[in-house]
Amino acid sequence: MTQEYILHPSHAPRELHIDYRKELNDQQYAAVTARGADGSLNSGPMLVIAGAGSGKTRTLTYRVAWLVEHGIEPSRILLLTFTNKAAKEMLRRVEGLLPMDISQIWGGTFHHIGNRILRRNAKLLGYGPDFTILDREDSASLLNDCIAEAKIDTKAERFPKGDVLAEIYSLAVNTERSVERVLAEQYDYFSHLAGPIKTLRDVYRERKLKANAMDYDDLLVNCLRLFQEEKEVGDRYREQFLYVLVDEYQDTNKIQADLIDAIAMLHRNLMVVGDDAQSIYSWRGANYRNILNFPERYPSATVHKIEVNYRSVPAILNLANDAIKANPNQFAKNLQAVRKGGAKPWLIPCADANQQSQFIAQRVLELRGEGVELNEIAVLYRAHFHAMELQMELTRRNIPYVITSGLRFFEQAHIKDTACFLKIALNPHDEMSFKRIAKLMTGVGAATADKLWVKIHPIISGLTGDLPTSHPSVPKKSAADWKQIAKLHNNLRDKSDGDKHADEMIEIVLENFYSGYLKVKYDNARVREEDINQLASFSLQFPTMEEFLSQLALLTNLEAEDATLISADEREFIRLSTVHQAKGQEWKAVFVIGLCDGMFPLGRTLDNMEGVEEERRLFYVAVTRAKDELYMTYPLYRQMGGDAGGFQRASRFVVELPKMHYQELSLRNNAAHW
DNA sequence: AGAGTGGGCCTTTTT
DNA sequence: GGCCCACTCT
Repeated sequence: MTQEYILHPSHAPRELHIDYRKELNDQQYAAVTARGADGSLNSGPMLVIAGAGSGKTRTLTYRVAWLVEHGIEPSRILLLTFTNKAAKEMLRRVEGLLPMDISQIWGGTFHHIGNRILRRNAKLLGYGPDFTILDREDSASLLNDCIAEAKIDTKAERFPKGDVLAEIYSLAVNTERSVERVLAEQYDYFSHLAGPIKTLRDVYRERKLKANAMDYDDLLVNCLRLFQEEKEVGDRYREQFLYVLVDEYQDTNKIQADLIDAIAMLHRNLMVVGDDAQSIYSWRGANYRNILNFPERYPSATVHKIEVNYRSVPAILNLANDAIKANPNQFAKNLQAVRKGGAKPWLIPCADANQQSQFIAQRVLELRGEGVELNEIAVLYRAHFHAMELQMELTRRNIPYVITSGLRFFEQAHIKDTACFLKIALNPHDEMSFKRIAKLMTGVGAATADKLWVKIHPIISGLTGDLPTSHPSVPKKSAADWKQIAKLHNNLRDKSDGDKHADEMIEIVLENFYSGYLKVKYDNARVREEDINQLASFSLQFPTMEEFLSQLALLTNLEAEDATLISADEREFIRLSTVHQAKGQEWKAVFVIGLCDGMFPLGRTLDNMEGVEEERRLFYVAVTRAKDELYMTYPLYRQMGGDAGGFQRASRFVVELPKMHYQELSLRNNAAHW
């Protein structure tokens, strides 16, 4: 491999701003300051196995700072993270460490980086630079259109719906398997439909291209295509990214791993950081073998282990260490606690979900009394509906809580409606947005929306892009709505006063149509209008329309929440969250609830060993979120239809724990206290 | 062709 | 509780 690109002559030693030796432990220091065998900054491939609470973020942050301090241009560093929040947080911390400007560092999720690269090069793939991003709902509904168009008789034989198809295609993309294989391995009951399912995929692809739209997976696929097929562009980025750092590597899937390899293959300064014990996204195609086999894929890789835990008291950490032991495939590690003291975790069998809820509510109040802030308390569970009873109990007792919910802020109907007005103004080929808006008109459903698109599309993709205020294809009943919408659309596109900013456009949408629509349609119109105003102010932070709209599609709920909700109300609250969404976070007191077989591990994950192992990793993630106190609870009885109801057994993950790790609390005997 | 209503179904995790 | 579907009315 030629190294003639490498531009960092060894500088004469100079004053560093950070005392790395002092601020890092030995293991972190070794990873942060790693150099190549020749002593140069070309460290080559590195695998950093960082256990829970071991300062993984700190290590990455300092590594970036170290590189910059040693003369690496920020623009030549690529930092890939699982969420944008993580990227932002790390860059913010680097900024705090160094006096220089590091805004040129490329940081974000795979989808974001893909998006960023594609915006500049989409033309090579037949897309315009202002392509629309389809979220999962958009993809599913476009697929439903394709099914309808293909005239598949969905009644004669049960044919998968758009959302299921989207899932199948997505798995195929993310794991780089053929549709047939995905069907055979995960959807065998649809195997006989492989033919039409594959045909539909082609139709779907064409429709996306025509609409100048990419779904989530396209952001990865097309980016990879760019690197593999467009040598010139690929080489430019390969050349640019002298250092590639990847966070949460255990959760990457095949296509992401390939993308990383494709980007880093020139300079090979690839540092991947992760913890195989915390790989919990296999259902999304993640493959923890990416991290396990990294040393084989990169034989020259150096391996660093970071095993000092700063987060949890020893009793919690010991429990966690033993909890994960039953998994056969993992890097051996032994996390060591820095902290001292602390209480043993509790195991609390409860009569049923109501008693479980009462216990938690009660204990939360006591913790509050002991001076633990509500913000330092979290309740974690396997699936959202496990927390239903708890939500009711907390509400009854006026204990404030927030849920990192399944529904994202940006997925709510009124937010998406508003965004569609902006999208169609920007991308006149955006069929999905047009139809969504059309269906807002009274008297227009799917059929009429289809018809309108056929008639109207040539007009808006024409020279001016303006809409006539009346049109023969518009039903009489909808004429008034149409007039408003047409004027509104033309107004949004009007550039006589210069380009409009997103917030300005949102205001126009509200004032000229949508506010009125909300009032008629929803009983909580005011709340929704307020949401849309929030959206407008949120848009202010983005310099361009494309960036704002991309963010809407790509932000996770956690990030959305930070951006919009927290500022609204600074109150204290406990956090209710799935284990998945709790990843990377920590609280003083953590309750893990619903720990019976069938809930956690969740029933249908148990058909195979891999499934059980992933559930165990999930349990490991859950317990390692706790700093000081850990409560594990489960109901002995569940009232439910079907075979999941009735008397419950404690989770196998609890049963397999040596008893020395916890103290069992019987609620009956302690009723007076708890 | 659309909108509104009632009954039966099912509840994982998400960029 | 929420979603989907079938049914009925306009």
